[in-house]
Amino acid sequence: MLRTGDLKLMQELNRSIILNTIRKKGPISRSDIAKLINISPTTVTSAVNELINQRVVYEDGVGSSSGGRKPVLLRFDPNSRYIIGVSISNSFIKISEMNLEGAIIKREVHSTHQYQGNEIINLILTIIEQFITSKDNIDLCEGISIITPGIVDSSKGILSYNSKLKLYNIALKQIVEEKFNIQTHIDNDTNAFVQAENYFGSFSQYKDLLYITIGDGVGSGVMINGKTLRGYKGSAGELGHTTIVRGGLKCECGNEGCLENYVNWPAIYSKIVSSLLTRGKGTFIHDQVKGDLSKITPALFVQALKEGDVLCLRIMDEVVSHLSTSIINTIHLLNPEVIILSGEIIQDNELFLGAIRSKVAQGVIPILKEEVNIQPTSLGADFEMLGAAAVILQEKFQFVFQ
Amino acid sequence: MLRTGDLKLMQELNRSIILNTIRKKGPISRSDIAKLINISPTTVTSAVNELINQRVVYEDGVGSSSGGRKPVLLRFDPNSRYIIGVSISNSFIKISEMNLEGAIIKREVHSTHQYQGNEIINLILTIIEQFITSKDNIDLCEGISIITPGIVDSSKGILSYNSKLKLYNIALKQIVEEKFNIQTHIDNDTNAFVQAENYFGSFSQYKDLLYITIGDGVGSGVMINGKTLRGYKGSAGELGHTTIVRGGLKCECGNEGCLENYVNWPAIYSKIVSSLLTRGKGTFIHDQVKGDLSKITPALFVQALKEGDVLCLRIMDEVVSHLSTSIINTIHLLNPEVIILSGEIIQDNELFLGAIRSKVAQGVIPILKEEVNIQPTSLGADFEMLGAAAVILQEKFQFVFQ
DNA sequence: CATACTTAATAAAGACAGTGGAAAAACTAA
DNA sequence: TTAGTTTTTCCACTGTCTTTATTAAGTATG
Repeated sequence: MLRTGDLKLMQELNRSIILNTIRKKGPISRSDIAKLINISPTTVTSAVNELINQRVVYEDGVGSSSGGRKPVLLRFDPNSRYIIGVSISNSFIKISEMNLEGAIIKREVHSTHQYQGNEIINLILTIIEQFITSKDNIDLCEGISIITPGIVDSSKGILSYNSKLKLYNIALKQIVEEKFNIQTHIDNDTNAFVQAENYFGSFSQYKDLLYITIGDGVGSGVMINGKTLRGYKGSAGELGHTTIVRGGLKCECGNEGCLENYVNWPAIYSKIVSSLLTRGKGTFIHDQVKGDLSKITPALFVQALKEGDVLCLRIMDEVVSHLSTSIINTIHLLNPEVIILSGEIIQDNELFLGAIRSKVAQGVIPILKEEVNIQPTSLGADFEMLGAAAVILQEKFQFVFQ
Repeated sequence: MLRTGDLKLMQELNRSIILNTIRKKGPISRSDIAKLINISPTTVTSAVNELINQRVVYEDGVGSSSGGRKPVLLRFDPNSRYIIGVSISNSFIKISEMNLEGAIIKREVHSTHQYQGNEIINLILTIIEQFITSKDNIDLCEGISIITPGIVDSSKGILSYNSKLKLYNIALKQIVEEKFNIQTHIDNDTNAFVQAENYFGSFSQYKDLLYITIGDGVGSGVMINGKTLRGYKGSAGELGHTTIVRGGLKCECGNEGCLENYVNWPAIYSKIVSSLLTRGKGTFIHDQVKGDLSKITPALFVQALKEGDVLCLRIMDEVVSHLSTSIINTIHLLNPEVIILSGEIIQDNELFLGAIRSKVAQGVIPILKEEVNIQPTSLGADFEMLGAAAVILQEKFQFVFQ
């Protein structure tokens, strides 16, 4: 139900704004906060006192004077509390303790042992239990954040659908919360990644983002007006299952000509293999592989492109052509401020980015041409953990009314 | 900039909630409002006093007693103020005075005289001037709302792009506000229609809507989380210019295989014509047209479908096939709660709706099949004016913090 | 180095919106 | 007529923000 206004709401709102100001603009003085957000210095003082009491903010020296008393500088303390992030993928369960800036304090990686269904759930619970039993400061845990591929209804905390792990309609949030008595959040992985790009990455100035990751499939996350788009039942963002070829390949999702069937590593891999078999003698990739197909990796593909391997360049053009169709469609439908690409074949691959940029620019409505902004991911190797952290921190630090 | 919390914000918020409660739930007593929104009766009394002072709410008799004092019933007064709506299309400029429920009090329709560019702007200004000069209660005007096809940056009040009328980067909001000194809002027409479906129509319980209108082109509007999606520069919602046929027809937008080229009335019309020329003897539509091509109208097309005309049925199937590709893509990307179709060929056309529903159900990810909800527009003939009203009323009655 | 001027932070007083309890108003039921 | 109920309002109170000092801690300058 709608929240009505009372003094408590007022205070919560102001404290949240002040804390976020310190977090984003710190080190900053009380006086500067007051000027910046246009609030009385008195209010800042009392709010900061409370935040210091909660150990989430601390005083850190003084700034330089501009003709009067030196300002006391305030900083956000990212180590005042911690988060537990859990990333479930098809082969691994990663778990880590992070501070409030997403810095990893402790981490573990476990195999899924190809478990499925209930076994996976039990495995997750065991892993979490072992991870936290040693901790004596469990009261400082801000929450557990679990991310997974598939369809997740994050508001209800239900993992609705993950076909690879055979998980259907699991009330995972409830299960974890009841077992460990720690606030838990569950979300789709790509939704988490787009949040992380916005929260931790170099895209914090944008509010409308499209994130596309290319791996075994094509995943995507959409942020609109600063909020991750979840759709009616939490299944928004399935760009990989939008049709780009009418009457095209039948997809296991039931649809036809889905982007995912044309743009993913297995598709690229098999194109390379079949090209190598039919021709390609003398090309860079042919010389590198020397008949050992296991040497064909995304990294080698990227390297081949850099070496000007015509065979791989041709394959890249096909991929670019398909992907750009989807990107253009999404621009026309949503017009995001930035489109972020990730995945091994995009990693360190300016050639691919340049090709996508020019292909998209060709097809987009002319008035939008100047605005198209396609960038590689700004998250590093720990993007999964950053994703988990981002969804929980976003929730903690973003004051919401409804 | 972010708004901080003070007593004024608190009061504004509560008054807005109370007014909306009366508007939506009225007639309702002060006491029931207090219970419904969980606020103290005292606060309701003082807020209602102010709203009655502003004439936006009035007392309307008493309700029945449930064992004590009879409640005084409060109603929203839709006639306390009025709105001026202006709809600009390729051939007509419609202007009307509406009350706060979108009921039309006075209306005019003007031809655009095929004017373009500056001439159109001057014509609009003249039409508005003549429409309001006679009014002596201009202080009761809540605002002017202008809607138009094309790309509109509604936050800046700029009409960025309307190729048919040759309007580019017109600061229309500013122009109108400076001339008439009345708060003015400008928005894209389909964005306004989706708002109207949500505000006036039968889709008020939904917060994620996709609106598609089929006419000379394909227009669309997207509402996410109760807010119209405008995109970075106000050009979101161009579903008509998303590719559904790779390597398909070159579109004037620069893209290829755009939905709009396969699904619109001119395309259907020319298919009917060419079918009639090659075959079709003895079919319903052939007998009705009798060689007079001007008799081929959307209404006749719909009638022919009802009569089981095989020629038209085949054309419908093609249209349905193309349209459903786009709808499936949008469901997978955005997963709206409801998809609303409008346009003459959808009007009173259950056959078409049924065909779309079953085609979409076939292609959509199985887990979403049950959730797909495709409905015809709930707005009547005055949808343009309702659209104009909706955008301005939404702004007035929806309390926003940022 | 004393004095005047700045700037930062805090304290005290004041303003004001919402709350809770009491009272008034208006009704029902017996 | 009386007791009980429901609606509405009045009034004192609470609590948060703001304004207006006040204190603290600096700089600039003759």
